[in-house]
Amino acid sequence: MITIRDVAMAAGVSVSTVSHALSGKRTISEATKAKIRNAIEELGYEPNPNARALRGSGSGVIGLYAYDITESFAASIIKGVERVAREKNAYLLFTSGTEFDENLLEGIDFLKRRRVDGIIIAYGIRQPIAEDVLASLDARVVAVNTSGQPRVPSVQPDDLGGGEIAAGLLIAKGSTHPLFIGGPPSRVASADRLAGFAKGLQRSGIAFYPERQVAHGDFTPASGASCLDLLLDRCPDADAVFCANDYMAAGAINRAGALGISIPRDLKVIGYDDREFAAFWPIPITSMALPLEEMGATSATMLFDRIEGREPEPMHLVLGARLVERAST
Amino acid sequence: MITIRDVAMAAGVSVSTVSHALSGKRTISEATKAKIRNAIEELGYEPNPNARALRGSGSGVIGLYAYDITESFAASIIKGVERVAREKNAYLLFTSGTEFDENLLEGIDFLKRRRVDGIIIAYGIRQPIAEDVLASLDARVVAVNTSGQPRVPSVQPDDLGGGEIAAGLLIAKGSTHPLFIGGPPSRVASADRLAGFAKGLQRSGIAFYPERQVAHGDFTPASGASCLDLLLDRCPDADAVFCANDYMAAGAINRAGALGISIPRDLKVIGYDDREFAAFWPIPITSMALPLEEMGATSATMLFDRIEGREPEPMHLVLGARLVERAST
DNA sequence: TTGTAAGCGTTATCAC
DNA sequence: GTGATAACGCTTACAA
Repeated sequence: MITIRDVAMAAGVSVSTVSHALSGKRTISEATKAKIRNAIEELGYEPNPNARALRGSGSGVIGLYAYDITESFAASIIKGVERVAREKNAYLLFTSGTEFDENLLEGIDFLKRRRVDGIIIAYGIRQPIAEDVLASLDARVVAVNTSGQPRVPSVQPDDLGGGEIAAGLLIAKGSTHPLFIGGPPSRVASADRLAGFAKGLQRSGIAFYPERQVAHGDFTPASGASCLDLLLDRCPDADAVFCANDYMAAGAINRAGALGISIPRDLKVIGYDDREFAAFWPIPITSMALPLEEMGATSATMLFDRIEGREPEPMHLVLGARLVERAST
Repeated sequence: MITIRDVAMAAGVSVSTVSHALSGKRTISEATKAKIRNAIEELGYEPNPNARALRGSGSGVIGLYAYDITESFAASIIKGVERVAREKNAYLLFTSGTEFDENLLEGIDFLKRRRVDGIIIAYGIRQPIAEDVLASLDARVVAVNTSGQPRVPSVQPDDLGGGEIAAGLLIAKGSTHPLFIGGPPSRVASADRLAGFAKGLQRSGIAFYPERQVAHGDFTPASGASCLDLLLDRCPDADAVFCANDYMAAGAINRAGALGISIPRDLKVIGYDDREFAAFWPIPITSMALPLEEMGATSATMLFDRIEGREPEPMHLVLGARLVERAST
């Protein structure tokens, strides 16, 4: 292993000169700079990050806790995080919740033990940060997919706005009796998407009676199908359905097909999340794409702000969803 | 920051005693052990991993290079790797190819600079390790999803065996005129699946003429559809089709539906990879599930073998695929 | 069974 | 502009 001393020897200067040449923290004559560059090149010197971290000034590693990497959302978020980390020349230490039985506190602790410079917590489903977790977090943490809470900077998708956009599209397509198929009412994303949808309809003066036109499934295709049955029973004159995710939209489309309902002529369907399969479903599904990579990248930027002593501005960022129109509408 | 010295002070012993108590590398009296435990507990001491890494004996971090984390295969492989890493109390430094313009050499270098104890390379699509890469790799590397090459331990899925299983299933279901829709012929996975399929058919004495019964798409749903058209044209009496991946199977099923062909009655369809959507496709798709998590876990085990100075046994592991039967057959 | 002390490779504080 | 040198927190001979 080749060290800074070797470089100093080869260049005929002292270690401190080499160190300073590397960091640029003091003025070095062009001549010595060149000698040092040559020596480094020749020897193939690479500074030892462990020694650097030991001496002080951060380790150049950030920790990422993702609830379930297997969930495709996590992957896209990580991709965004990594992009920014690369720009900052930082490394990404990865941990997933599944390995800690979803015990976030323990996972965070694991990362802290490694002396990471900061931590990004990517929640699998939108939720507030638990009290005990909140208490244990210090300044170098950013949360993704949570609600804006004091102290911890956060990035979240604009589910409310997404719902509104969906409403706008259906209205533009001529719908006057739209339905909504949601996930469990307790799920923030589903609730927000519904709220935005209702708001969008109201603004255009479209009547919307949640007690009749809304049903709640469990985000699975099967529940999308059964909810559609239920709703069509209650509202035979329905002409569109907004589903809180693509799985339920897929199920609803299947069901409609089985019932002989023509899509999009008789029923327009719009999903959410823009899952991969939406693009090539037998009837390709119009959907709302989440700004996942952007969420990851933004959270990383915020984290580096904090690491470098700046306050992220704003502290809580809400990123818009993007409408992807396909055959189902 | 609380150090080993603080613990030593508090416990009234020397630092080396504390160090040895922690590592268990020499016998310490129960009494002092207890004192040390108490001090650690009380002070909340956590050993500094950077100092440890600096002094010697590994950093406790392994690097994982995945071509594209956004590809769902990568996520499952990572999950397997992480499980084993946790058992070994090691950390995972993550890097994806997309951040290095798929320049594997550069990505590997990035990880090496961080002084990781070892590296797992997870290829996105099955391929041999490039010559230049091979040359740059040292002993502490394991490759996933490649072919068995000397020097570098590897883990790969048994695409050949998977093809045979697919043939066996179709035969069991009474097929006598099966078709094959492959990806680009140059793709190892597709070629192996076809070879296994042909082998399985031959063993049961089913006639199979590749020049007529095989078509090559590009792994997309659209190509699955067009290949089916082509093949049905050539073989109107076909009663089954094995597709080299689920995307093409999905496209083929769509197309068959449009042509009024009843699945599975008139045409049995089997895909490969067991993608998420296969389970809830309008006609759920029979598929071959890849042993992804197992591949990840095994590669990690092999890597730790090497790190700890043992030779992995065997050097090249081929893991079987699992048949998942659904409505399409 | 325990303690002393010499590094590991850097950076930063002095001094020149 | 440049050099010594003392830390950083830990492990591990070597002594006792």
